[in-house]
Amino acid sequence: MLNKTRGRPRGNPDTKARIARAARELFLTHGYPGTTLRAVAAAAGVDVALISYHFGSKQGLFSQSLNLLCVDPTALDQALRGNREQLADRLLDSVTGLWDAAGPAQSRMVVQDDATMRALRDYLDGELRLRIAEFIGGPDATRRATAAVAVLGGLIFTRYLNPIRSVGALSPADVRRVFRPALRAALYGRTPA
Amino acid sequence: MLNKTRGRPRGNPDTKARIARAARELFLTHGYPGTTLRAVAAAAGVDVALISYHFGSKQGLFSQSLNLLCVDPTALDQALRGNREQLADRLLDSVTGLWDAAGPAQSRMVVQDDATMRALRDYLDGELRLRIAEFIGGPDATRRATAAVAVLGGLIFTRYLNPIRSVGALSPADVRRVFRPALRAALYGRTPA
DNA sequence: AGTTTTATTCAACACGGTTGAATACTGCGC
DNA sequence: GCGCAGTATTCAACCGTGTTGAATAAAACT
Repeated sequence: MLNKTRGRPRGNPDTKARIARAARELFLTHGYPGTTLRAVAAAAGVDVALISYHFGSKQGLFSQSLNLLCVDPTALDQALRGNREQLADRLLDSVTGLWDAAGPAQSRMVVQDDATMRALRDYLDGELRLRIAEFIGGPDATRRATAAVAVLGGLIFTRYLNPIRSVGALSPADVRRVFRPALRAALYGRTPA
Repeated sequence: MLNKTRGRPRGNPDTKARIARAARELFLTHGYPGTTLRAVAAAAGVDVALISYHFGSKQGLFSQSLNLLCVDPTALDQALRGNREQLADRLLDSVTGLWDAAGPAQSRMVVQDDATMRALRDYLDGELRLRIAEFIGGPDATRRATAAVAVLGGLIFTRYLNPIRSVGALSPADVRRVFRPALRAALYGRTPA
């Protein structure tokens, strides 16, 4: 942006990567609407127009700079292997383990991105639900799996995607404690007295 | 907006209500970011500045024009009055009653924008959670209320906001059946065997 | 009647993302 | 080596956004 002689610079400074890195940082800390292209440009020491040049649009910058992971398949594999008794706890741990590891910042702007939403939806409704149904078995397995997926979706939603304080403030251990009854009820279908 | 002689107009034309009505319509069809204040002003036949004057900010206009609570308030009042035994069912009905009535239009565009998410979050974490906690009482009332709110949030999320097929396809009666165990477990804290 | 309060328009501001032109470097074919 | 297409970069402007201050006219109050 400043005085850096017009035209192409010498050497091969990979500015596109620098922009992406700066953008990632800002998106994570300030969210999508709270991040301005000019701020990204300043952080990368570059003119604003260069962003549009490299990434096309702000949405493009978002998609390309932030390749966000949604679900960790290996954690699920382990969760769906042990005894039925602690299935609920293992499922809860595999959720908190993944998202909490990604840092508390991951959540805010994720909501903006429609592609991410669809990925999450497809995963919940497809693979996760089917595998849970297969694992628990018995009558009404699919119905109970649907309920379980909805509970897990509720956890993800209220803790990470659109975090409400009372849920976001819980420790992973608290998450277990709080969600275990609901998830077990969903999984095993019995209504507690 | 155009030529309508400056200064206060004659009579008592309740323009604030007219603005709110126009805003409601536009917000519902175009979403929050897709609705511009100038468009609202045009639809209401009014100057842009008048909106800031009456509602303070765009967010204020949104909050005040569109009182979208995620739970039907009158239904909630009734739900929080009867016997404890069927509280879960009444809560579920008050959710489906509101959202299913609003039609599938309500959900689509709503998902993207931050303002709606915040409104939803505030409501879930604030009023709803507190009132549920107050109603159920007993030890760990707030913790159980948190769990219950998360389950309801899961229902709203997986059925309306980012609808997954297996949950969206349920009839309201099915919603009861599927979610009752989890919600009751959340409310009463006992883990079913 | 006179003064304050309220409702309204107008004009401008600051800032957002995006675009077109100018410029300087790179990499290629000869 | 030289010329030339392509590419990376800055600059200056555009248009649309939400918001603000001044001007103005009716209403409400004393």
